[in-house]
Amino acid sequence: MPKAQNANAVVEAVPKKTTIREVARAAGVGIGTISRVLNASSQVSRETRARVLEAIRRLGFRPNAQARRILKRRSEIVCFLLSNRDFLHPFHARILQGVESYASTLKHHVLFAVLHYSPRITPEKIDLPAVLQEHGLIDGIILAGTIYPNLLRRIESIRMPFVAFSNNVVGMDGGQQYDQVGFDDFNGTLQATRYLIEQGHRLIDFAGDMSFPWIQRRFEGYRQAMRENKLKPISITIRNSDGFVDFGQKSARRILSRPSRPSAVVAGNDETAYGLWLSLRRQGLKVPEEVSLVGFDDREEAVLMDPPLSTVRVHKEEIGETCMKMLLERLHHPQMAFSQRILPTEFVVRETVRKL
Amino acid sequence: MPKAQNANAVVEAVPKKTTIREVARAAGVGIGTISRVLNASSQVSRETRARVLEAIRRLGFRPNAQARRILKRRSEIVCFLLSNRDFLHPFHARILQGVESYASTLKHHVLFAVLHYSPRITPEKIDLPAVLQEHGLIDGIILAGTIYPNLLRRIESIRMPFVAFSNNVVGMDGGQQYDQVGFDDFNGTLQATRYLIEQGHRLIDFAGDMSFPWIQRRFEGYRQAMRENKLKPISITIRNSDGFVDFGQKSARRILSRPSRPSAVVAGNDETAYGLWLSLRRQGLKVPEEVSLVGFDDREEAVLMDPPLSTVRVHKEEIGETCMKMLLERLHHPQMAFSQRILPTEFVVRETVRKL
DNA sequence: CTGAAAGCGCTTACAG
DNA sequence: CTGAAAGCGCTTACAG
Repeated sequence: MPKAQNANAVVEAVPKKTTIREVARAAGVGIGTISRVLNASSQVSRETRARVLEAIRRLGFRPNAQARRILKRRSEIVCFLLSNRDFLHPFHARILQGVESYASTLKHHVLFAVLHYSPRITPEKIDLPAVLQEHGLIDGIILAGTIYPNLLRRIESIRMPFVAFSNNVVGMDGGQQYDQVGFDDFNGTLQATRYLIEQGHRLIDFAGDMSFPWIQRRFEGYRQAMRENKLKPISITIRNSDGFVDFGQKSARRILSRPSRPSAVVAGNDETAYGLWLSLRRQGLKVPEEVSLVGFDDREEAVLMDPPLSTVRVHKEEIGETCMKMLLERLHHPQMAFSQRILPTEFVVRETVRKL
Repeated sequence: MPKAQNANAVVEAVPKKTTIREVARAAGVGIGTISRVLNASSQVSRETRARVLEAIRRLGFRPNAQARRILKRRSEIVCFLLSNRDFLHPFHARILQGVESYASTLKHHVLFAVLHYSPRITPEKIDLPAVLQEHGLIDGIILAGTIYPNLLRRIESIRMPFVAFSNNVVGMDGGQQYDQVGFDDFNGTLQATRYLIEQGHRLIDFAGDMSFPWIQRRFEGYRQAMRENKLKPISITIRNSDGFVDFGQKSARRILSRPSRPSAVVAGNDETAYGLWLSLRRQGLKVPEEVSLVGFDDREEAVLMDPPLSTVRVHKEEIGETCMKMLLERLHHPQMAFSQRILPTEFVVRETVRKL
């Protein structure tokens, strides 16, 4: 195709190779001046600037970002580190989006990295992604996914500023010193359960896998609501469930095998709620006519369920945004005291709760 | 907390500040030697290397990645650009994971960027993310999301190597010259439909929003299977649907309003299949007893449906991996002819098809 | 306002 | 094997 060849030949010098020195020569000025117009520096005469701009355009020059960064002592790149998730769960995907969205408004960039590690090995044994082993490429880290104490130790050891999305932190004693952003598990179920009670429910079970600390916190919210209304909290325990959906399905069977059936169930999360719903439906029990149901997380699928699931909404993008914001503060004020932000959740009424 | 203060004071020099020159002085060698042991260069005596390593360890030195990259003329960072998706759809999230996973095995990094643009503006008007405007930070681009011709033009204009995930390319005439990776829409529905026919189905409808070219291709696969069996292809047309799920729901109503009901429906994707399933169930029609159903994409939810959805599996991680692989080839062989890879899909039999 | 020079933190021939 | 020097592509005081 000689035509395509010609088209290529017409093209101006490949930008990659044009350097600031060539532009300087073409414009008949020093390299410092080029740099000054590039950085919109104050003092450059109108005509010099015009001449430089023209040369830049003509040569298709784009400054080398790495070279600038090394002088700036800051890369304006942060690493979003997703740990121990087999695939990018929609929940975390949206946090990532939130991070990126806020970062880009500030001309910052987000590097995506993944880490798989065992909670049981010593911190030094954790093999961090290459980007965290070098220095200069990224300014800081946003830690998402499931976070065990050994990972936290490991990250601290590389002395890189970081902010953790803390809801999935497992096995910490609470007195931790690091920047963190989370959402309010406790108040989420507290609100949801209060709503059920307002609707006239009295026999309300909680179904959630409490081996996860965040589910445990949700249980506490449920328990609080029950207690303040002098109701008896009942938690369904399932051993050996295969994931949250399965936990829900097994919970439904457990409920049905009991003599007295609850009029409502608070699920530890939407997946468990889905499992409950599936299994109840199979046994011929209608939601909400015979059993009311609320979830937690407000995943995309919640609104698609039939009927749409009443659940606790978590603002995922806002979490990401807040993480990024906090990391930036940390970068600008390294000595600042550690802070923790708990973002509010919101109970969303849809159609899985019946008024008694 | 004087204790914490002390703990901090004990800490060795902050790595950020340690430079190769200080290490050289500490080890009593030239900076070139430090660089050589850093790069595992051949000729450094055992004892010199040991001394250097010790100094590096003692000072907590980590080389500045930016400085290395500028010399290497390659950043080993690629940009995953997600265009026109409001949130990171699980499908694309898994492609991203595939990209990252393959990249990390080769010590490459992935920068995540998002772009929103109108298909109708001219290419020059598309405001690319900052990372694509500079040069030197990334080596190339993996283009995902919905890709219209103007975006393709725009990307070409910045003369940065790229590979496109091509299934969501819209409005191209086919004769495009760029590297692309896709999966086989046509053969996916071809197989799915053949399977239905093998199971004894004769009246099979297709329900999918053909304003999307990829759904159109899936329709063609369905049509091919129908034709080779002398069956009449019937496509359900819905105007003004509000998303794929809604399209499915409206399709179900359409089907039920007709005198002769199909025994099976091929859906344009899993979401449409879900909509069909929801609506059929509400009308009291059981899947698969009264209507068989197949989807496309094999989203996470497909296996959770009740009964689990028979659908066409797409290997998302493999798509990402292949994109990354192809981009790397392009980087190493800039003059290489453009290539296109179509990855096979796979029909997964679950429980939504009844044998007639 | 602008040029020449020094410098960022590295790598890599060039000598020895 | 190793040091001293030149150089990557920029930015930024320092003079004038």
